[in-house]
Amino acid sequence: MEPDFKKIAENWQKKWREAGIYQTHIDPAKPKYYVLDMFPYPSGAGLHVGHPLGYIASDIVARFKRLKGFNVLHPMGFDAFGLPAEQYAIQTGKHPAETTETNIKRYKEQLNNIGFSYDWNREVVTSDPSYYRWTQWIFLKLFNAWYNNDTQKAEEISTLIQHFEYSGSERINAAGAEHTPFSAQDWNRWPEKTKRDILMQYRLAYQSYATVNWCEALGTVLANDEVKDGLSERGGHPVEKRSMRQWFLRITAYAERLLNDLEQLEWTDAMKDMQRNWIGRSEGAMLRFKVEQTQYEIEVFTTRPDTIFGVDFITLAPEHELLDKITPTSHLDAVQAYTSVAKNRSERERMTEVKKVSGVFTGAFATHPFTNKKIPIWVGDYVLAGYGTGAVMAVPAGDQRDWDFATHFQIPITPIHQEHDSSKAANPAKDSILVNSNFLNGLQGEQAFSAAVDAIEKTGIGKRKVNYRLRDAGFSRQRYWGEPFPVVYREDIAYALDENELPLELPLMEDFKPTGQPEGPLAKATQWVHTNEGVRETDTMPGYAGSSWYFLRYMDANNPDAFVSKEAEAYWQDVDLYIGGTEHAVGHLMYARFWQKFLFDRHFVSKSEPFKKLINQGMILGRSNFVYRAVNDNLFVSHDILNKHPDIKTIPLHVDVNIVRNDVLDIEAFKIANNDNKNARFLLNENAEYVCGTEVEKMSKSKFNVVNPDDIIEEYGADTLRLYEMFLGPIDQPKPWNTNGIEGVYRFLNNKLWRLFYNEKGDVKISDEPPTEKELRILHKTIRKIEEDIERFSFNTSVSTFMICVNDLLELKCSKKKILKDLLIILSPYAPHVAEELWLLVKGNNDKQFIVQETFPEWKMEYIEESTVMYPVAFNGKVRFKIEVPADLPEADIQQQVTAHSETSKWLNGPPKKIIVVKGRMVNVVI
RNA sequence: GCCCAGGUGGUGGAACUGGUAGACACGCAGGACUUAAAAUCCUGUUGCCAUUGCGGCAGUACGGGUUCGAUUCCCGUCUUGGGCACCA
Repeated sequence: MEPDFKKIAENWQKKWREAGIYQTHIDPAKPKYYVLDMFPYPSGAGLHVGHPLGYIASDIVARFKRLKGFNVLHPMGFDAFGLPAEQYAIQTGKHPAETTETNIKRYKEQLNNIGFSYDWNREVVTSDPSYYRWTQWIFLKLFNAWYNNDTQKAEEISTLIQHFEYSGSERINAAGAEHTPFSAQDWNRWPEKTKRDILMQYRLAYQSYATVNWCEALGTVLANDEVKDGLSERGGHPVEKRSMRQWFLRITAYAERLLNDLEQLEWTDAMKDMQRNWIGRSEGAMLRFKVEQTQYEIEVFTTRPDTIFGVDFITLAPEHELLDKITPTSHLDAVQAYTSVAKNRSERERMTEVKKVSGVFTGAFATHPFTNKKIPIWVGDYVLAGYGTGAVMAVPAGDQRDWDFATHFQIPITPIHQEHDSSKAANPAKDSILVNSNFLNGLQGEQAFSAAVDAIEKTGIGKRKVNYRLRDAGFSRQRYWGEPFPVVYREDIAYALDENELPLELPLMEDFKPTGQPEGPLAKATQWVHTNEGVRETDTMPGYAGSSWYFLRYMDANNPDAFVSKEAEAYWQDVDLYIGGTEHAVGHLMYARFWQKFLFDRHFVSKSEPFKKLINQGMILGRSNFVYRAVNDNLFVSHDILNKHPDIKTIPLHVDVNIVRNDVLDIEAFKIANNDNKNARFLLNENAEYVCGTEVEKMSKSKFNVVNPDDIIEEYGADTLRLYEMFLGPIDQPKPWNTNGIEGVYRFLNNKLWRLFYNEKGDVKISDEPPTEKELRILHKTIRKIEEDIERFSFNTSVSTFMICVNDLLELKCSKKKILKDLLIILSPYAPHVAEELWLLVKGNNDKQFIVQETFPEWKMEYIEESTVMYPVAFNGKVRFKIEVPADLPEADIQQQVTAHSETSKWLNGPPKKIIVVKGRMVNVVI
């Protein structure tokens, strides 16, 4: 009798839903555990078989922790704002609100088919006004905050205003601002506009002019990570640089804390490294070079102040603001010709021409601060405007890029390292002994570095400085489908809306296509834009706005009075386990940490890090199948006999993996699939089969290798899918999806496990007999192994363990209730539907209604321990035979037994040098 | 170029702190049941040599090293995947 997994799953999913058993409430009597998945972006394509991998793993942990007595928060929601939805909407002509709703419905259905234990009462959708109201609220908090470097904390903007009113800008150590100092009198006298402009330089959400990635075709500005090789990631349209007024978030204020706090996180080193590289902290010095015959000074950042005496020239970025001011008229034409070309070069060109040296002499000279030597000032595009000060002190003897530049333009190089030939290449090693370096002569490494910085600080030409690669986060998008900014302009000054005016709802627009102008589609909603209060902001927030705090909203998803209640936040605190892909390593995960830290500073949350433990599921790749069609003929040759027909020239073509089984083509299905194939002829192998070729590629429609979880569930059931996805291999490794192996898992459930409960006739065969020692040992070893495996997220080995356990019990013909009950409980996180169904057969009166409400059984050492141990006996590391001895036999006795063993003499010429006994493991005889 | 993670049978993978390499599956081969097929069950399945049995040798990308013992630790090389890349 075969179980109907589909019916079983539907039945239990319905019962769970009706009983509401996955609804979570605050329970101070229980320890909390928060398991979170990176919520999906509901695209029109639906889920493929790769998406649920992480969800299944997290669901297993959630169910396991519940059985272990934890109060588990395991929610799900949707990241519904963003460009793809808008693009999709434009393509289909449907409103994004509508397509988003449809897609979410589809996603929820697919997710529910797999039997996840989500508390859907806590669902969040980032595009829902009841949610983004609080995204806007956090924005207002950021807008009305500044970062105090002295206290290393964000503070309410009012404390800054107060300070200005009493002391002016004196003694303010804040992130960001660059303005001339002013007094309290100045401040109090200034008009509103001036004050607001000054404050804007301090706010954590602020406006500034900056070059952005403007994409003409999409009619919008793109984030750096949305641009690949100078083209838009989506659509591959050209991207150019443009200066626009933008909203920014001052994430750089948190650079040091974002870096340091990585240490306390249980993330993979790869993940932490990516974040470290992104933050890009470097220690060095900021110093100023006087420009001859002008009042200007050029500021440079260097990580190698020790090479200061090797400065042979200075290079400015083409965008450097002093360029026009310091260039003498004699050189102006040449410089301007160069900068206009360099600036207009696209990002793509700059990338591909990395090796090409270009630049021009400005005709100006700077003065070396220590030697008063004349230093020529050049402009070159190897210097980036966005990093440091956009100017470098070029030391060709120590830096390869400077060396390349110097060599190309035949600028003389000052050698500064002992025993190093500067005419061949630069020497970037820090531990070289310095020469030609005045007071640094003979020094090296750290010593030289500090001596140089000390001298720089003493002479007042510069100071020690830590620099970061991290940029402030662009927060403006010229798009329709995003959160509107709760901001109005009066006389071009940005004013925040009052908190009680939130949410500021996105107006319903028929025409939300990009305007093709730098302003967003919202500009077309003229009634909405022009209000009595002022003119609304027409930019919207980027996709990561909503995802930067959604994990907090789950704690108290339906609260109309706060983004999360104090009580809920105090109980759930942070995410214990977060599972998601590495693609969010430096985007989402960085922003979310930043927001959490800000909210922490302002005492809205109690933890400064949101995600304690992070697991990255590896990407599931597609396994494509190919058929080989003869050129100019409708003849297809089986892959395994291709080499027997060298005369037939064939081309490989992708074939839908859903009509291929174990790499054998379903010929009938192939003929129906496509009109061209109707009259196809085949050259089959000796088994009269058509064998397909294979290749591992990304899963995509165009490669016909997409497998839909719904199809797997239809054929094998939800539990088979869950088990098989886990069985595929370690959760964190990328791997190809290959449906070939699924039969084994399916057989395990519908045949082997089932046979423990039912005989061939379909009658229940469970007995009440007491279990034997052997049976208890099998059970308890399994319990221990499953528990260990889940704790270390080794789900694939768990599945094997279940198989071994069931195989062993079948061998013993054990269908004893005492054993089966515990087996079902520990299996239930992996295969919840089947476990519930079989639970009905063994459930007693005192047991819980649902198996998922039961308690995880405790394994007992007394059942696992064996009275005897089988020792493999090795000679010089090669195992030759085995002996069985009592478990508590002393080492000396084991050695004695080995020596006395009849086999031993076979491998020995004389007495052994040594006999090593590894207790409980093995014996090694050293000859 | 730099940083990180990998490389184990025909395939996915196991071996947790150095202790029986290849668990568990897939596939394949042979057998049982069947008129036949499917399903199911049983046996075998790293390679080479020996097969009358006992078996023997090699083997975890490659070359070295440490150790009684190395897939595991160290050094070098090759290679796959991911990230970063004129970051001063």
